[in-house]
Amino acid sequence: MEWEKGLPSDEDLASLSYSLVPWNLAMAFSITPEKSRTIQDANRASETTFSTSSSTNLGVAAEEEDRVGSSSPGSDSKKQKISEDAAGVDISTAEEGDSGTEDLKLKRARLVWTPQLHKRFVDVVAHLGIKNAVPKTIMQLMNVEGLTRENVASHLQKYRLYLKRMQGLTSEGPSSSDKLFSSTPVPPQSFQDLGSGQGSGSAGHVGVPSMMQMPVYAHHMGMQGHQNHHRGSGGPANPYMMQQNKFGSMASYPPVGGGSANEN
DNA sequence: ACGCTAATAT
DNA sequence: AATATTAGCG
Repeated sequence: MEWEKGLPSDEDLASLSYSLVPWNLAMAFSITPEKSRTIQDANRASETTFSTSSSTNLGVAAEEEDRVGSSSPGSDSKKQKISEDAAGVDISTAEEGDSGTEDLKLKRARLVWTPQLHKRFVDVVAHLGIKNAVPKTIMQLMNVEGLTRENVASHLQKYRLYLKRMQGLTSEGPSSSDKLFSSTPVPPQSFQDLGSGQGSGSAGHVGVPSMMQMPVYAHHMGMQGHQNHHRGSGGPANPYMMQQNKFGSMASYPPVGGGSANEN
């Protein structure tokens, strides 16, 4: 449709995955290829189209209460034409209460797993192999600012369930749900060691079920997301930088060093 | 402290 | 429906 053209092509996004330098190795040489990407890298892929919840909004959804009288109709103010905004991003840590935008420590807004973010996740998981793909490590390697171990753990849990549920139905199309997941190629080794209790008969081995690649992008047509206000005072809890990752042939991307998006 | 699963909460 | 949080265990 319309919005699709604003998005990076599949290949564009795909390029990121391959050719990772053995992380520990990279570390040994103290190469610091990239700064942590903000959750935004992902989101702002499409802007030429909508400004509603997804475009301008970075990956995070803030809880908002727009109780402004009852003038809901005005929703047409902006249409297309939105193109800047780039820098105005903010992860809008849920405000409320007092000091609002305090740094770390306040509850972060719910993380939104955009296709890009998810892809990064999958890439990392794939490169780690089933053994090392644990929340902490994944989180570190993804190097996404503000991403917490819990975020990853939660997503990982779902992801695993998804993979598990996929097996045995080698020829089934993904249910309309699982959009996010079904949109990503299955890392060859992701499973193989999963619970497997399910198999009726053929529990022997796993043959990567090649699932279809639906165009899938999570759009909620519902008008739900709202725009962000900005707190005039202090900036949100994290430094933002957004950048469209344009690595045509980068050789590695591990975080390492300066980054420090999250700590404990 | 971490990780995992299942259940439950928001 | 998507995420987060918690419980209970290894």
